Amino acid sequence: MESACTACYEVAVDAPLPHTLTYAAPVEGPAEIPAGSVVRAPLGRRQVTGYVLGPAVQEVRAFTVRPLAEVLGDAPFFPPALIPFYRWISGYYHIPLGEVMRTALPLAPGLRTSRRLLLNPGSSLETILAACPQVQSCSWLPLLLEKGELGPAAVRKLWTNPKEQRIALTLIKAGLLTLQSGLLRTGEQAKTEDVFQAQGTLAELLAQAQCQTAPDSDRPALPDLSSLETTVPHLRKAERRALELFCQLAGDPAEVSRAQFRQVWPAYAPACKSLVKRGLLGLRQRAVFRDPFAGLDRPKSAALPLNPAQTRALNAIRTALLARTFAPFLLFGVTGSGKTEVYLQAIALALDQGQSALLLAPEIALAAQLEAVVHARFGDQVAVLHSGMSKGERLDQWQQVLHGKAKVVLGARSAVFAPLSNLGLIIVDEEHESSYKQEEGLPYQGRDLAVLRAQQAGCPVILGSATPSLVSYHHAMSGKYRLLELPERVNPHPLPQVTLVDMKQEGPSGVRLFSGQLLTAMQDTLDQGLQTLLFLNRRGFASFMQCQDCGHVLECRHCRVSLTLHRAQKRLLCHYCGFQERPEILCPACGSQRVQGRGSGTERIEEDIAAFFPKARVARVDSDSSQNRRHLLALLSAMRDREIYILIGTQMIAKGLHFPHVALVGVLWADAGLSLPDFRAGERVFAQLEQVTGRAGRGDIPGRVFIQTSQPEHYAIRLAQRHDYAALYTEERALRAELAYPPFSRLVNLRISGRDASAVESTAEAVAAFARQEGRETVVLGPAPAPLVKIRDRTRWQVLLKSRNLNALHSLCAGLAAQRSRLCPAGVTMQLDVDPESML
DNA sequence: AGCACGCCGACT
DNA sequence: GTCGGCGTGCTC
Repeated sequence: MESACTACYEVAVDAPLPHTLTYAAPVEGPAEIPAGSVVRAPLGRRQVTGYVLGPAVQEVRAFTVRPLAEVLGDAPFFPPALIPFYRWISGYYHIPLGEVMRTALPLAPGLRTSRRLLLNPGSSLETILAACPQVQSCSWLPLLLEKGELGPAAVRKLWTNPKEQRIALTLIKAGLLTLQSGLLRTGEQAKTEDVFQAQGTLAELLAQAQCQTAPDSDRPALPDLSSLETTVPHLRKAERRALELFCQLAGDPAEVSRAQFRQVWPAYAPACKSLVKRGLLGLRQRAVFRDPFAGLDRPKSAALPLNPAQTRALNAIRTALLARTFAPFLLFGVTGSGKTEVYLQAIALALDQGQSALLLAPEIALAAQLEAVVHARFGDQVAVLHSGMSKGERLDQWQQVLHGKAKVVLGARSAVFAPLSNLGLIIVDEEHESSYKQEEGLPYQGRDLAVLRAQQAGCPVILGSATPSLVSYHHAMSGKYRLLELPERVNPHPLPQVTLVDMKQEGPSGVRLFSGQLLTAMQDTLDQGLQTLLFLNRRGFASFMQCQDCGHVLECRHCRVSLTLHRAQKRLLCHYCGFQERPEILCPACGSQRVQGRGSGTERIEEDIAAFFPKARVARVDSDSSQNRRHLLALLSAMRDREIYILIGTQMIAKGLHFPHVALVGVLWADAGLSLPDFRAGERVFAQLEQVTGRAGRGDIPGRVFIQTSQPEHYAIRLAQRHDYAALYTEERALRAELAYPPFSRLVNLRISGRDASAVESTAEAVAAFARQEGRETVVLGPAPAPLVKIRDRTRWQVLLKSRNLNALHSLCAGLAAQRSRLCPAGVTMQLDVDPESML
């Protein structure tokens, strides 16, 4: 069966292997497999998903080439042009190529190994107990006996417990059970629907009618059904009605779905059935394109006139676009300066060139807002890709893009992998947002990958922001990126006046959350019938629970994190693992009953504000209150309609929302982010304050902003008051240069974690020692426990690598990845976080 | 990652 | 003597 290959393929398999593998074509099936195909490949004694990269390079081989098991799907699933992109990511982030591709192609018609455990005929409780008495303690035994098998989910759970796994294997060896290593296809199939199509005489009649146009409309004439009677006699009344409806509803091709029929005639089914029998109608399955814009009749919007700065920016982009070369731009424009219009017109230019365009937004909520605008401009050329959609919808959109039917893709960071060909332009909106960085799984930076993709595609890329990331702005200053500035707001409303309130002078910290100044301003605003927004980046009622007698702070049982009191839900909640506990709890340290909530969150603020302003309508928006999307939308529209006067929320409400009657914005605790152990804290706080500030005075009313802080002298807060990005850059740049942080160096964070705290610690020490020994021109910081040292019962340590020499850093990382199994004992994992954004 | 192979300690 | 712990190494 296994033979020297005639046609061999290079395949990346979904396993952590350092190299790609070579396979022959399947024994049965197509002789030639195009690059971009997804396959099932044998690997050892199991089968895994594989991605066909192309023909294998012929060489002398020391291994037997095995044939692929199956080609999945009937066409390539990813564009081969993206293979160098995947390879680069694999090399840069030190992730096996197969895993990169699994991340890039989450909807591929893949498979996950799944197992069923079957009870063999003749096995009984007695024989099982005789073979392995310990099985009595297994909770799955009754289910197995009752149903005769355990399904994939139950087996997966069983397999996580080594003892139970051992018991199951014993029973298998004894011949009482069978492990069916079946494969479960998890790839979503495109949704289909039944459609009726014209056949026989009806098809002929319709075809004739298509040629004639009805006198007073542009629709084709309806065929004369009476002539049917000659070939198909004795049409019943219902059948005649069904035919008439069919002719009216049918378009080109002549097809009508069950849903269409049902809409106009709920009892259509029997008549259609008999017409199928008579051979006038045929029934087939048609793929449904789930239109995310369905039901929205958005008028197409025309391009708006541009101001001089916008025109300059667009001209620069046009030149690069026409040259069809890689050109990175940083579009630096204050809030309201019209960046979006520049994006839209740049996209239109790319489309005019017959090219496609990719537009990335930092998160789903912002993508949804852009979606409305982009769809209004480009209609059904737009595809949307983000994780907020159902798998089926995303697969539909993927296919539309893959087959070139959609030429504009809008999405969150994972859309950087969209299968666009002939890419003419990439845009990254709000490029400074940290949500472009994926922290879980493959930790990639979507913005950086967008720049790389543009480089490989040979097209311009626009990074847009009102508060660019320091690194991007640095590149603009050094000439690596070209800076395009939009210094003026489109509507001539000045940026709001910002007042800093020193909370150190407002009484002991932690006692007061509202300064007198802010309360007075809120009262003024209410008196004028205008609205106030209050920001606090802390959910819940109390941020921690403390014993009044011994000072002990309650912690989550699974994380080294304090529990937050959520009073409405009557729960103590862990924000990191979701663990819940009842609030009526005795101090675990001393048994005291006097455990009290300390530190106010948004929920508490809402209550306090309602007490301060009993007549004003107050509402709160955070991830607790807005789990129900309808509720969130209702709140936002109530805000727009001025039914709510004071809105309290986390950063969530600072992004992209436009409320023209907000005259006052209050930031309750601006320095909250400054205490984080993060060298980017300064630029983050500045960006957040700028964004929040931009919510005030968007209509004709001049806005006011109060920033409450106990560090009014901190440069990020001081400069946010003046909206002075240039000064922030100068200040921050000097700090980074001094400490050799990015952009003056590159970082890799080695994250070591596991359930056994001491094994994690010793591994971290071994890893750090290895890095110190092997690293050239690299500073090794640590090992140190992570700031959040335990999450979900896993202890976390880290070792930070810092180097000015990218090559040296990467060869060290390659060494670490190669030695991973030697450095990490069982149960301890090491993740390489290249260019880390969060070191928590 | 899985999965097999192989080498040592504590049980019938 | 075997069972079962997990370190080591391979997968086209």
